[in-house]
Amino acid sequence: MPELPEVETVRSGLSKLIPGKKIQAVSHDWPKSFPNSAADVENFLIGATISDVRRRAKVLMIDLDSQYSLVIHLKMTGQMVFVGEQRFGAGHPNDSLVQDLPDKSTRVTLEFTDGSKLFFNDQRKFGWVKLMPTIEIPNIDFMKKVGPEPLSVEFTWQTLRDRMQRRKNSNIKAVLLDQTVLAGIGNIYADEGLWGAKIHPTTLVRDLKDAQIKLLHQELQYVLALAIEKGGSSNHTYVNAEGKKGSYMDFARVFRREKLPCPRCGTTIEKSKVAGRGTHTCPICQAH
DNA sequence: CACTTGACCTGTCCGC
DNA sequence: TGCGGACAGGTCAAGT
Repeated sequence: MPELPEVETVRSGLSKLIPGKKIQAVSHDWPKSFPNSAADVENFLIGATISDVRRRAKVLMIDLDSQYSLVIHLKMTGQMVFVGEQRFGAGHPNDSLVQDLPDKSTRVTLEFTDGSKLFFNDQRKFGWVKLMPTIEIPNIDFMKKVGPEPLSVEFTWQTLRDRMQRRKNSNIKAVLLDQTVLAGIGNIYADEGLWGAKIHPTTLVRDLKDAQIKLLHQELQYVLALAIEKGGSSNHTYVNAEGKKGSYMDFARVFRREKLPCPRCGTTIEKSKVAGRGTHTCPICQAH
């Protein structure tokens, strides 16, 4: 899925496109993707106007003037794509989208009163769009437990060090992926940040020196900010709110670069499995 | 509690 | 060409 930079790219795109739009109709084809009662939909979604688009960790929130919000998790393959202009068909020079919508991955369609539409697409059906009172969002278990935003001013290297201590017997990669330690890191930016800090993903947290944690903190902020600037990373499933791909993968140093040279030392990058996830490392730069 | 593994889904790729 | 298995940017419920 989209990690923090991808979700932030979607948020910023949507925030320019949908506030002020009034919802006229909604359709959905998979209950787990849209687990909301017909009564709530009728009373708090249909006829409501979008007031704001926010993000916390990897969660998107579309606030409505009904005091309800759509809380959205894209998980592995979710997309939020807005279609507002006349369609010419994917691939047509006048069409910016890379896909025709809706398609077989479309789970939820919101139709606005001006005829524009917002599609929630999700090939693997792990993601969801939940309608709930805006004021209840902070009470969701995930929101109560999730760690600090890594690009916030209060996220210092000491904060990272202290929050990781609870999991000092785990490997650093598993801990970076733990959303209760810090928010928003996933498989791509864990690998990229660890390469930047020259730390092997299987290193136990208890063995990390302060200098390494300080560098890791700096590298995580660097890759996340760079990725946001580049519009996120794209595989075949990720697109932004306008249906366009991000370009961070052009800048990736290790992620999905197995068998290619390390940009720092030229050694062939290896792929292994750490914390149950495909993991990319330079065996020299990130030696134990 | 901390930690690991499997489950949730569909689609694609790779080896036989 | 078909088939089986591994794998894909996440999280949660179980198990030890």
